[in-house]
Amino acid sequence: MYWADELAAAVAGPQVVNDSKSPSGTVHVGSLRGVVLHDAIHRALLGAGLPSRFLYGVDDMDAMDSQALLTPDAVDRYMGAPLCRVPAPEGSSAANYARHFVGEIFFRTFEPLGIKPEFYWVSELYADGRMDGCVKLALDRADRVRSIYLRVSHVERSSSWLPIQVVCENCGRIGTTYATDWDGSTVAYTCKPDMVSWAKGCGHEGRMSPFGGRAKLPWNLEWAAKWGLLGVTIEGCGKDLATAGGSRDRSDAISREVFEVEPPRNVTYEFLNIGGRKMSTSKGQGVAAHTIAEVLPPEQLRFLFLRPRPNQVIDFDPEGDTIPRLFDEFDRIAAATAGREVKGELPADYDRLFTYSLLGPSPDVPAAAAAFRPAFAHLALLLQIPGVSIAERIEAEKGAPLTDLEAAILTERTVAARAWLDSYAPERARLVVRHDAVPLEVAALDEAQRGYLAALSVAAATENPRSGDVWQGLIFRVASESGLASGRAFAALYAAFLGRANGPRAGWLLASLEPAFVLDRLRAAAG
RNA sequence: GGGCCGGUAGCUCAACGGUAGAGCAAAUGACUCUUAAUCAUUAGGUUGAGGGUUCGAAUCCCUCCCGGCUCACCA
Repeated sequence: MYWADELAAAVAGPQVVNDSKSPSGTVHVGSLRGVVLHDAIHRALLGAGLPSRFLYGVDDMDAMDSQALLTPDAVDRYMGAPLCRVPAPEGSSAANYARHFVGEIFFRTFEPLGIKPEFYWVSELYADGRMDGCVKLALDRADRVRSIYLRVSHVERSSSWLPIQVVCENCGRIGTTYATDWDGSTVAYTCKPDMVSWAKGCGHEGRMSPFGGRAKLPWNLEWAAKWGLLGVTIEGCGKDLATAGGSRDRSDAISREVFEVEPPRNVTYEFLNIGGRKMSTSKGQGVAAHTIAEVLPPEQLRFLFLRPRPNQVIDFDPEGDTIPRLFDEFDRIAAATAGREVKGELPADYDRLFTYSLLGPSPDVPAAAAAFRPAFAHLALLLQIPGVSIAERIEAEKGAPLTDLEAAILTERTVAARAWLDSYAPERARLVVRHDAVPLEVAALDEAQRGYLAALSVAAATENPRSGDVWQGLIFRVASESGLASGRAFAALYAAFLGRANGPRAGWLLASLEPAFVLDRLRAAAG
């Protein structure tokens, strides 16, 4: 059974699927895996007849900790402040930085994937008092929290430490404050200049109430608090958090022992590596989510994440054959889902995989499966031949007019193929007509092939072919008259014009070039 | 040091207790119209190593070896 369906079959009753993101980091391709995975789980639950909600929380009470996201003059003022209180970048109409982030990142990368969770803002949970109960419980049971940190993670907190981060009343920072002495309604705190390396506290000392948005729980407690508050039953996390004694273990223990709520079912998911190496945001080429999204349309991107089981590493190398193969595999599975016979073995539950790769919530699977999809590599080739009408060619290959859906797929693929040719496509996928000089590869042609090129130049000079199909007919006729196998005739032409052993349909290629150049080149290559 | 994933044909991977398989690459052949195409045929393997469980192990258990990621400060 497909992994998401298996999960859905293992639970009963109404479900709440939750995912969240701190809006301080950039979204790279790897972080899309979590969202796609939660979306698939949500759809699997609905498909199994279970009521399900899909929530997505924005952790906008987190401290701004990335200088790169701020203008230099804002760094001093806002590093360490809650993201919901950092102004949006210049030119943005968003109310604050966190809102800007969601508008920019979420709507651009998640929404095209057909993912539409119910949003909530963690800052609002605090501001409207819904978190107050958990805040009080955490402070009342601070000793228990400390002992969990020690037992689960071997992290020793000072006996004065409290599980709360207050917003400094003087400078507004949250990342720099240290709170002590909970008296049941207020805590004492200091805004320390040296609390963290990335922000400088103002030195203010005071005493304040931690309720109603004036403070936030530390990460592990906040996570656990959200589970209870929102009734979360399923929430996966990346393997960085799921490690033994790590964040997830800590939050699970806090949920059980401090808030007395059973934590949600976990689905640990592996990362996405680029070419066998981890993605490096700092070195970052081809790493940002939008970069990959340019080359992979939404359905193929979902497919990439949904094909392996969650706990398997995905090694995605955008160079080489990876991208065309991904399209081919998708198309093969679409064909199989439509009931057509396909070559090779199919993954288990390929039809479920295909369904979840389509954009939700309830796609027309039979229509999508039956749709005609031009092979990606073939399309990329056609795109490089001047004067070819893509739509006409593809329609001719299908043998019937394209439906609206098919036309949309073609447009989407055309855009992706262009982006691929501009970025990741290997040299052998790129066609360059060698206008300046006869390619070196011509030297490898034999006498028969040279003779063929000469004969073709003579025939072309007298018959003056203009259109692709007339050229194509001539190419075959002269080959036949010369007693040369057509495959070798084509190889000679590709060598003469492209310096390659193969290429696009030669007739159309020659028809797209200057007639005088074609004749010159045929003669020159014939020797 | 802890955790997770992986090691199967030249390459990418499938099979997850029941005769080791596919795609690509390779070799050979076919082709007068999709040429990164299609079709046919061939070759290619002590499933990282060693033990154990089983009628039967790539698959389950144990011990190693190798590779990758990740955690141990913060979120």
